[in-house]
Amino acid sequence: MEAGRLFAAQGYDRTSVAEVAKAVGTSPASVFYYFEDKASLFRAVFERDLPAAEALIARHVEAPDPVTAILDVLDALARDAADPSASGMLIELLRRAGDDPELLAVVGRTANVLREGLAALISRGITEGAIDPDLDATETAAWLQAIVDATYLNARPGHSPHIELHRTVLGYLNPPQGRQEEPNG
Amino acid sequence: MEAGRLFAAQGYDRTSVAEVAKAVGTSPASVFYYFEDKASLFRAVFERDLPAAEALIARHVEAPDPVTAILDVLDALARDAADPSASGMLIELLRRAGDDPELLAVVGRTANVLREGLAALISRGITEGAIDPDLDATETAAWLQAIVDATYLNARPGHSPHIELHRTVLGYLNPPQGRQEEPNG
DNA sequence: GTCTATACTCGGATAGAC
DNA sequence: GTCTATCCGAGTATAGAC
Repeated sequence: MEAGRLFAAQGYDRTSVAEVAKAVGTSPASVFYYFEDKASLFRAVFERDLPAAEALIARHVEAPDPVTAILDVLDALARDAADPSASGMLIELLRRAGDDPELLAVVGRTANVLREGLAALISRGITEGAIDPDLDATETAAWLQAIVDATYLNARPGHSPHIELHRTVLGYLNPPQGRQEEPNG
Repeated sequence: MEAGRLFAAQGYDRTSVAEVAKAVGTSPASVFYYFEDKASLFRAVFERDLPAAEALIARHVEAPDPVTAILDVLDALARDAADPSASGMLIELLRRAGDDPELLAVVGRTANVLREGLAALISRGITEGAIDPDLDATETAAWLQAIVDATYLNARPGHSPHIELHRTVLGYLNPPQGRQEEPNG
């Protein structure tokens, strides 16, 4: 999707359909033949995220160690955070989601899949004694998603967010004394 | 600043100068008499943030307990995070900063003041043994700022991020075993 | 200093030929 | 299905009266 790069680099409003058409080697009219309007062209960029999110969760939900699985999922979500244009895309997404209810629904579905998957892993971590039982699984999952967003905001070329991300997540999930070796009596 | 509310609610591009003029009870021409162009009108909203940031840091930099001071500063910065329009404003800011170098400079100065203030508190916390000495003060300060920004992006009306924020920061800063009572031999 | 009126540009979307 | 040509609205910024 070439349009995605342009939207990320320049923003939605400052990227004309003519520009996108040119980048793809066609005319504006042809773009409007395939997409109802400019908004739906933008949405298309995010529609591929849902199956990717489902696959990601499916790949980790049965992992032996839930905490490791959580870190792996978050790493995957933060993978693009080193790319500064990915940060631009996140911002455009947040911005457009307020104006385009259909876009909100699209990204909402993806976010729900991720949140529920993470929440399931958190619940299991609590059961196994590796995660503080005082935490609410769903609320915590939402917070971890926000932390991933923070890695995008902190994006600097060449700087990998993995270290901060891991330390942050482990520090947040761990039971008070950092103790995690006693499932139950 | 009435313009700020409109920019926050609708975004920069979707807010016309005519709209701002109407809200203030004047004409577009008068707005352009006081502001060079639309971009400088937007910048004006953020110019007041620098003195506020300086005052905030000055108020806490000498506090007896650096970790408490850090939490207080971050709480102040995250105070508006429950207000969805503040979230909109941050998004517009991030978005516009990429297009307007002068705006980038304006907010850069404010961010630097905050980062340096936080870094000073972190350094002191390390010296006093309350914060993990393996952390780099400046990098950590930048990361904490990113986490605060993330609380804005994740804003839900009525939900204050204080609890998550505190737990996250304490979990991140604490020395490995949660031990913090031995400054040095 | 503030207004009305408007010049000018740009971009989304469409018409209609091929 | 893809093109060229174009309509149309919107919005920044300015001219010039008062």
